[in-house]
Amino acid sequence: MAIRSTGSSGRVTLRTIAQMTGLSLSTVSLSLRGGTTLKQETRDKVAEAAKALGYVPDRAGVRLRTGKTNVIALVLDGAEDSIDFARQMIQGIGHAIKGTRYHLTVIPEFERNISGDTIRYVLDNRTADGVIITHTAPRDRRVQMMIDADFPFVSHGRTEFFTPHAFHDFHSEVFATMAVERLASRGCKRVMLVVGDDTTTNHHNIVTAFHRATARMGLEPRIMTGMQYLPPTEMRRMAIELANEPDRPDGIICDSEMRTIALTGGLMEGGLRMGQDVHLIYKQTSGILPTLFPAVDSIREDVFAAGVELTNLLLRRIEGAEPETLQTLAEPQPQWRN
Amino acid sequence: MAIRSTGSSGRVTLRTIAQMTGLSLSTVSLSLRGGTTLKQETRDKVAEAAKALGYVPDRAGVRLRTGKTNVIALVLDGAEDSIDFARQMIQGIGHAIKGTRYHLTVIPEFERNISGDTIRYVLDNRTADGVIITHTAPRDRRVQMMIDADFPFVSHGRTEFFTPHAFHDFHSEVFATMAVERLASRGCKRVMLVVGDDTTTNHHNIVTAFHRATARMGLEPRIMTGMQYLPPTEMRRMAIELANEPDRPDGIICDSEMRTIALTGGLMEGGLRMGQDVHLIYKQTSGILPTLFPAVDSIREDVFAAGVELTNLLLRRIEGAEPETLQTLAEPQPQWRN
DNA sequence: GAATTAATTTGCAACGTTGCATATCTTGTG
DNA sequence: CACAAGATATGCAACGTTGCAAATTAATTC
Repeated sequence: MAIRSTGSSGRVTLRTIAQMTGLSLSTVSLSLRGGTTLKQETRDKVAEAAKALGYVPDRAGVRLRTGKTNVIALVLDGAEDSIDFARQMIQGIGHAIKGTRYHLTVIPEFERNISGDTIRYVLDNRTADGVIITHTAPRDRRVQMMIDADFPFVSHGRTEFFTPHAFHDFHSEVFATMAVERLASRGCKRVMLVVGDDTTTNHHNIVTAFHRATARMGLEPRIMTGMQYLPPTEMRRMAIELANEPDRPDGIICDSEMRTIALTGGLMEGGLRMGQDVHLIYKQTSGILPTLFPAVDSIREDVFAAGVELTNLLLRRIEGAEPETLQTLAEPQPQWRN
Repeated sequence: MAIRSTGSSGRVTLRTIAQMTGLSLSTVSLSLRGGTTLKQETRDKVAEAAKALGYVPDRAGVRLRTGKTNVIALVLDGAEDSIDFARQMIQGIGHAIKGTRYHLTVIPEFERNISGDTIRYVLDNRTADGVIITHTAPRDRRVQMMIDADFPFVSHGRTEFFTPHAFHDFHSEVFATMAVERLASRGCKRVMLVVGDDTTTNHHNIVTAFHRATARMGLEPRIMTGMQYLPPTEMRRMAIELANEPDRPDGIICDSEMRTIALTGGLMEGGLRMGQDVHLIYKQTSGILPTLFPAVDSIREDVFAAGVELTNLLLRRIEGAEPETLQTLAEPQPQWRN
């Protein structure tokens, strides 16, 4: 029982508890981690002391010894497409890790194609126990890297990889189908899909489902795509032109809230009355558009819930669950306004 | 020169470099931290090896030994007032720490009054080297705690404390004054200030400046305040009523983008034409409203820049700079639309 | 009551780093 | 050429934790 000098610094460590209880460091450590070989009496004594002293294991100590960081990292895409996405995602993650040992570190990403470096860094330096990525591409490099390294991660979005991995995704196919059907039921004939970032798996899923649905319903489809870098003002200008086309669409589906706003602004300025001359359905993630235009139909993606789910999946993955058991889809929530 | 077994694991540590160069652990460590007592030749040798091997100091090791976490924490308020606030703030911080050793951890906050616990946790467990807080109150408990603990932090917002502390703030007084003057120049007579969270220092500053400016310009002031918990739909409803009041204001100033949206929606539904029947000026933080209503005046707060500045101040504070030298204001950027 | 066996507890080393006190090597001096 | 004085380099201990081998204590058997 050779316990070193008191240390006497403020911090409560295993040693403090050891001294308090007269037990050895190892015993205290073991006990706190629920060592079943210990006498019940000692376990109680340790637990009690730990509680009384407010002991919290030192992260650096644990991390150094075990390699466990108790950190999950969110790679945050810079895009502004889904308004309020970052905030809700973070709140969701925060909600899910509340009460656990985990902390959240956020790695903001500026350019999309730089992502590889970010992941490489995390992988090389074991700077987190798991990673959450968003805006996943069909053959996402980041996903490939983490699969190869057998590193725990979960993606917001699916991929085309053969090896299964954990993901949670918005069910875009259902979104597109629902939207087309709704427009058809409103009597629309010429429906247009305005869809952004074409590098994303989601993009592909939406387009495919859109084609299928319009064909089935006998509608005339039209697609406006690949405009992830188009500034909103440009988008708005295009919408004004669109409003004046002779054969303009009478139904529009938009998967980005930001673009929906530009679109709406432009169409209205072009003289169209929303919900009369033209019907619009958009993917809603924030409370903004409903506040402004309560009458416009939308289909909601609950980003907060996605954050919670992604985190839960990731934590299970970190604990060793098989990837194929960690794949979920979120059902789109139609918000028909009348 | 007793270097232990190779370890041979993948990770590059000081020991790897020591073995490579034939120097001792201490020498390598010292050299990497710029020990001037070392021969130039050795320093070069070490630097070279470190670079070749891609050495990155182990965070856990450093943290355990020195107590330095190389982490800054952002306490993220749950409010949705300023649209896109979280994302831009995080991007700003990310931009500022790029190239440094620092990581960003985000601590989402759900209830405002719980904040104390969050800070207490960080303080007790030394879980970051410094903290950024937002939505600061005049006698903010969190600020008090960190001042008392002499812990590095910076607040987005000022306080009334006597002891100086680092802050960066939007110059709300100028905002209010500018806005009032602009409305006056547009011929407005009855101006109303719609302002949210009354727990905030900002709130106080705006209200004071508003009163002063309206008095000076001979305008009839009116204030709608303390509506931080009013849901947007309610706000919208109030705006409709407002539009129908006989003595309704002909100029409105709003400090929250979210409320501006509710307000605009309601006023328009109430039959008013923006920019004609009523003039509006709002504090703009996102690209949303300009996209939708390019003709509405606003005054911009650059949240990204705020994130950068807050971080720079914090890093200087962590390095020991005096708080009184770390206090800056951001000038409001008027965006007059015609 | 001695010898086993089972039940508890503990010492030691290690994770990667740094700071200090000491050791080793060069020079220059008398 | 012995020796002090600088110039360089190193060993050691410690930060807080955990896992394992080994030690101690208690219970059982004959």
